[in-house]
Amino acid sequence: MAEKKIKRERSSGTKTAILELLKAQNTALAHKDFHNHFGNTYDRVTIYRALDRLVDEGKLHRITNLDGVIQYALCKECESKDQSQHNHDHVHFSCEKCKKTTCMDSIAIRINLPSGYTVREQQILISGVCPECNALE
Amino acid sequence: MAEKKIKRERSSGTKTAILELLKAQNTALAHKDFHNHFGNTYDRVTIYRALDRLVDEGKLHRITNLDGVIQYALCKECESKDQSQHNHDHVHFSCEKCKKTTCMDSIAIRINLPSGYTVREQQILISGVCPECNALE
DNA sequence: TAAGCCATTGCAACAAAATTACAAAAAATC
DNA sequence: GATTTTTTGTAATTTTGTTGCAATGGCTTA
Repeated sequence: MAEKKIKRERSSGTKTAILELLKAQNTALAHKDFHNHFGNTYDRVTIYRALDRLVDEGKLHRITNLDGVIQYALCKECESKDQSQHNHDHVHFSCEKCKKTTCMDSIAIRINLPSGYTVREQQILISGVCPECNALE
Repeated sequence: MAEKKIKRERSSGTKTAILELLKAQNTALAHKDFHNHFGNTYDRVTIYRALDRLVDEGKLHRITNLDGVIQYALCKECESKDQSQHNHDHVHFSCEKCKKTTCMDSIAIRINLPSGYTVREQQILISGVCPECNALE
């Protein structure tokens, strides 16, 4: 049985930089994006690790894009202290043109599976063209 | 506008081997799985390319797992000649324990987005524990 | 059936993305 | 301020995916 290692949460430059960048943009970002932004300030490996920790701490959630690139988005509903409330049933949208991935918090769906299945996590990703890019045509 | 290159479809050892392995197992498989199975018979690169072609030909579809690993599954409803019928609205399930990813063809959902959005592709992935693994407890 | 076209394959080289180990620096606690 | 534990940087390594090129082989057509 894999025991979850309890780590004390600690502030760090990398983590705050990541969170602030995500608050400034309002799209999900990939490791590469963070690396481009402050690759001179923080090491690649450091960014990987900080992202992992932020996910563990429940501050970020992962979105896996269709091409397999993992992006990180702020948890909003997740601010709630109650971890049992913590879920990511909302839909994610990924625009083919501007490449931005966003959380559609207003659209949350819970899919029911036949009995026998235990559901732990669900991810709905829709790709297409976002309203902004559609308007540019 | 990027014109789709028309390639004539042709039979090949790699492609038939891939399709047969997928029919034998009934789970989706990743490049690594194929490589493990017949890595001595077919080159790594050849497998990559054969998988791409099978997707182009509409015989396989891609499933992106939560960890970013892309898996390939047989298209069933897709046997239909009518390409406009070709869709992958069904739900995918990925088991945390046995690591198998399966298509749940019986559960198909079409999510509607607010006007302004163009939907091109949708992927629903649920991870948890499958009935077989749950029964083993 | 032979000729020719073009998809497929293997190999080698390359590029990109992710992981690990270890030692040094920084935060939090006492 | 000293101790503890997390965080960080560096370097090395592994894994994953891509590209170019020459050779092979499936398919069509003459």
